Amino acid sequence: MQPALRDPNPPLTRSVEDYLKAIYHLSSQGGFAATSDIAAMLEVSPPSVSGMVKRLSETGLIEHVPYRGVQLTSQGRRAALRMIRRHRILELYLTQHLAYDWGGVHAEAERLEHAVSDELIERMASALGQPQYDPHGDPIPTAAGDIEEAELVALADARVGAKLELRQVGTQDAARLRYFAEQGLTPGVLLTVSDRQPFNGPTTIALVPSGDPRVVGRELAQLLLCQEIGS
Amino acid sequence: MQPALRDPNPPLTRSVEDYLKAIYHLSSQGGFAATSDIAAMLEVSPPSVSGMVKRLSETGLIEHVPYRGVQLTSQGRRAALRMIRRHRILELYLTQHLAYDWGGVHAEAERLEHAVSDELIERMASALGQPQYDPHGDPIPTAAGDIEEAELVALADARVGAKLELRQVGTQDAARLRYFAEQGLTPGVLLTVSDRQPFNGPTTIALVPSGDPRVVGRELAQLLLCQEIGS
DNA sequence: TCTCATAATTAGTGTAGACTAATTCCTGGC
DNA sequence: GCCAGGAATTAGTCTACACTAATTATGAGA
Repeated sequence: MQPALRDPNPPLTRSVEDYLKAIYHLSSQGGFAATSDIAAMLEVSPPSVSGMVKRLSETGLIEHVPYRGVQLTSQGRRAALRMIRRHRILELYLTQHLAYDWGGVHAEAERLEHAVSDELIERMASALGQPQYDPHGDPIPTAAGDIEEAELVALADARVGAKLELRQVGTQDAARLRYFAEQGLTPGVLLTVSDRQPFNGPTTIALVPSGDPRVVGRELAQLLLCQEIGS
Repeated sequence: MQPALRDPNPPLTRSVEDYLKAIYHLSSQGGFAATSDIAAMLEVSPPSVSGMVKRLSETGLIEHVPYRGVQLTSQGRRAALRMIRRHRILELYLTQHLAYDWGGVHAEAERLEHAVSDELIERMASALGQPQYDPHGDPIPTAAGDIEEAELVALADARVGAKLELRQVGTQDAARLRYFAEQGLTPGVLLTVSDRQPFNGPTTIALVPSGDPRVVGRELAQLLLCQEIGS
């Protein structure tokens, strides 16, 4: 018998899945993810990233332009979106059904997303009623791999007078997340922008429908990603 | 700065956790688990087991008597029971809350048990009301690491006339599990032994309280582990 | 256009854990 | 008491993935 050919379609390892997710997030804005940014996001050394990048481009999951950066291929993008779906459904399930708090689910989901089966994810999705957004307001990709690309503005950049729906909170920092929750600033809330101080000053908003005012400093206002409400 | 000493208490790896569980199961009857039995249970080669055994005994999780076998130390036993608690709570949670069927949970729990946090396990245990038995009727160790050691007889060995509670089903084979479920033979049911044919023949039982009869061949009767009911 | 700081890559190691092939130990049967 | 066959172990490889140290490419400013 021959010495067993390598499996042409091995399942992805944990590491590979993490790299793909990181690259997805980093290249969602600009076209390329830089080696050093990937290294920082995953807390590994840049040479480790170079090594993994080589392996991933050999297996066709990413496109590598030396000294420039990497991009996902459509195959890589599919795999990344699958992980993101898993992550977001897990976060939602844990908060809704097991009383996890908004700030504490991330680490748990981060480990589970590599271990759950597709079947379990779909059962959770059913139990949740096929949700479209996770607890942070981020859109959940469909099982087929489609994801809604929302046009979001940071609160810090929204025009005074605009009516907005808070859609995403752009941080995983537990302290900031808790603070936002205390202030009633969770995804889904409606608000209007009532004022902004000059020279990078704070933004004042009014919650809808209560009318309660909130003053949000620039740093935090940049984390609150909102969608403008038509009419 | 010094070249960073090795972490004296590294978290256990997936493999290590699997070996400890296997050794626990294999040594629960006789005192020692044999290399080849561990290899068969984990589907790895005997030399792989030898290698792992060396590492595990160096870290104090097992006791190795060369050419004899291995036993868990109290530290190893604690770690093994922790995994078994995780596994059994996961199986129960998946069947109760996510509509998994009795035969299909094992593989899912097998992967998840390595990824969940202690916190999640305890939340699931709470959601289940601090259960004592898993869907197969196996006792769930406590968080402190205690486990009930039941005195169980295989149905095949029970004396005619005995009144029994079915407590465990000693297989993970999905087809057999499904068959037992169809026959109403699930953990918790009560039954009396009405007859046994000689020469390793089948055992006839009556379900309690319905009185429905069942005839169980020897092979299957050995898998049905029962506890004798007093009085 | 040249230079230099920074980013990226290569070179070389280490560890966990699997494998096959070769060897050694134990024990049951004669 | 010896010996064969099976169980266990050692020897030697391989892969994935991390690391540090050394090297090279890139692009911004003088």
